[in-house]
This record gives sequence, C-alpha cells and structure tokens, in this order.
Amino acid sequence: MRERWMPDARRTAVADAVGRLLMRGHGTFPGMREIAAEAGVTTGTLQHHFSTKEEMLLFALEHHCRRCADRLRAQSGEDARSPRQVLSAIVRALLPLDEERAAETSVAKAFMSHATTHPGFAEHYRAQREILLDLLREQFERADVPRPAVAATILSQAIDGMRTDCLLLGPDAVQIDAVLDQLLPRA
Amino acid sequence: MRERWMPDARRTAVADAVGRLLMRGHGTFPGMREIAAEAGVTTGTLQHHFSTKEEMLLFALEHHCRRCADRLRAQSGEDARSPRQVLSAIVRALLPLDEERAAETSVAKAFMSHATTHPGFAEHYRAQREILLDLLREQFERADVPRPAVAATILSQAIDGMRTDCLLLGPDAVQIDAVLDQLLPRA
DNA sequence: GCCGCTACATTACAGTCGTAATGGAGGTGG
DNA sequence: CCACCTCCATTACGACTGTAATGTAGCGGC
Repeated sequence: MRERWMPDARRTAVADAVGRLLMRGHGTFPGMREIAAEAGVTTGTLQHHFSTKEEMLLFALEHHCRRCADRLRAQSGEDARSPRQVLSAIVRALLPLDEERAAETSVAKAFMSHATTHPGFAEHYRAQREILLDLLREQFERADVPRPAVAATILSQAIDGMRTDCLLLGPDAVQIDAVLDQLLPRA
Repeated sequence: MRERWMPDARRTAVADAVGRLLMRGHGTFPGMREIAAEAGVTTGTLQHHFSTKEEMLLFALEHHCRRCADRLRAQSGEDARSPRQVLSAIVRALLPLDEERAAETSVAKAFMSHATTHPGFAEHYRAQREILLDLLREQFERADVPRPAVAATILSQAIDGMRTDCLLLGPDAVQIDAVLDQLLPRA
C-alpha cells in the first residue's frame, strides 16, 4: 500500500467530506466528482470503497449520527451537573453553532428530505429521535418535572425548530435559556 | 386563445403540480419534464410562463406560503373560540394531516433545504415565521400566559418538529393536546 | 518469475438536466 | 389580407449525472 490506513478510515474521511459539502454547499447532495475532490481522491476511489452512491450517503448519515449520539451521551453522563445544566448542554450540542455541528445538522436535514421515500432513512430518524427522547426524559425526571415524557417530546421538537432557525436565521435567533425556563421550573 | 384562463391561472396550476410532486415524491425538486407532465402541459409552456426554473420554484413557494398564511389567519380570526381552541386549530392547520397540508409541508421543507444558500428563500422563511409568531403570541396573550413571546417561540419551533415527525413517523407520532397542555395552563 | 490481490486512476457511456431555438396555431388590429 | 402578437409544442444542445469498464502500481505468497 502507498499509505497506511486503518480499516474504513477512507470511508469516514469521505463521510466527513460529504458533511462539509452539505454544510457549506446547497442543501442538495453533491455529485460524486465534487465529493471526490473534497475528499482529495478520485471517483474511482469512491467506487472502490462504496458499491453505490446511496450506500455512501447512508454511511455518511450513520457516521454523523454516531458522532452526534456519542457527544450527546457524553453530555448526559455528567451526573455531577444539574438537570438544567445537562439539558442546556444537550441542546447546545445539537445546535449548529460550530462547523462540526453545522455539518451534522446539514446532513440530518438533507437526509430528512429524502426520508419520506427511502424507509431506511426514516428508520434512522426514528432511532436517533428515540435516543434523544430518552436522554431528555431522564433529565426531566431528575428535575421532578410533572410530565417528563411530554416535556421531553416538546423539547426534542423545539430543538428541531431551533436547529433550522439557527441554520437559516443565525445563532442569535435561538434563546436556549428562555426555552428551558419555560419547560423547567426555575431552580 | 384556445381556452379561457384568468391571469396567472397557469402559474398557480404549475405551482400546485410542484407541490403535489414534492409531497408524494422524493424530497428533492422534480425536473422540468416531470413538472410539465404533472401539470398536464409541456416544458415549452413552463418556459413561456416562467423565465427560469428558479423563478418557478420561488413562485411555487410563495403560492403555498400564501395559501398557508391565509388559512392561518382564518383560524386566528375566529374570536369566538378560546385561545386554546384557536391554538389547537393553528397547529392542526400546519401539520401535514391531509394532502393539501402535506404538500405545503413538503414544499416548505424542500425550500428550507435550499434556503441556506439562496437568501431569497431564507427571507421567505423569516417572514412566514414572523407571521406565525405574531398569531401564536396573540393567543398566548389572550390566555394570560406569563411570557407569551417565549411560549410562542417554543410552540412555533415545536410545530417545526411536529411537522417532520408527522411527515416521517406518521400522524400518531404527534400529541397536539399534550403539547398545548404543557404550554398553556389547563382551562 | 509469476500469480493474485488490493487500491486506486482514467476513460467511456448512457441518461438526465435546464434551457435555447425554432415553428406553428389562433386571435387581433390595421 | 397581412403583419403581429400570445401561447404553446417540438427539437436540439451542451453540461452534468452515476456508474461500468479498463488499466496500473505496489505488495505478499510460492
């Protein structure tokens, strides 16, 4: 081999390239040649590592979802912090406030557009939403909020709206603390 | 003329066709030939009535936004009903629970994907969101909710999440009354 | 030496894309 | 009657799409 690559490192590098392109480009999926150029390879490399474009995009979705879920669980694991602090961290972890999170948000939104037809993508949405709901509900339970499941549902849906607001209107359009104040009794 | 058309009737018919295709098709924008076939015309007709595809899509967006805003204002104008009933009606008017609203939701989501690059689309999002926020805040004020602006923000963002939930997971995934119970003191 | 393998690069191809160009049908004003 | 317009259908074109096919450079085993 010309260079040392651990298994699937090329694939994740390509997935990162897809995320970058989706973030800073138009919301539609980029072409193979564009992805190859961003990843610093050729389309032949893409064809070697992915059987088809769909598989590549699905891998990119899983890649970014895994990164996102890992970050979420890391926030939730900090039991030393108050529920309010954990919830704030979770929300902040999901908002597109830096390049990495903007890429994840763009990826998620782009795939949600295609999920209505492709059932595999919709299942990913369901699974990811389930993870988030559990984490949120856990914190609302810790905070002794009356109906924790409902509060978690509202917050998860509000997060969805905040992500698009933040993406389209800028970071100043979202007021995380005000939202949490409403859903959580002031400590 | 072969047939009697009121001004812009062809354009709105095309816009409806775009909405139908976006609703039942993949989230991405359909091609000119597909749009023409759905509208029962040829691509020549499209080219005659719209200078470019972008203008056509923008017109379709405005068309569906106008329909949606009109329906919203109609719900809000019913002062005989309680704030809770009006809010419930507004939420229901925005969820993709029938074909027309599913088309509007699909159109909105598809354009939101493209709004990150095209500033004209982002401005439409801002304007539409402003309208909705005003209507929601008005009802929260009528209901004497402590921070009506914040409640309106949360609900508008939650509606965004409910729309995607409803679109991807089905109508049973959203609990409108539970959400309103949380944001509105039980009457 | 040689085979086979992985990991690419390059090229070719069939199809689709949006749009420009052309032409024709019918109605209207002079 | 003829020019002129709108409205629309058809065709053509260049750019771009995803992918199949082919070629090649390096390496491990025998």
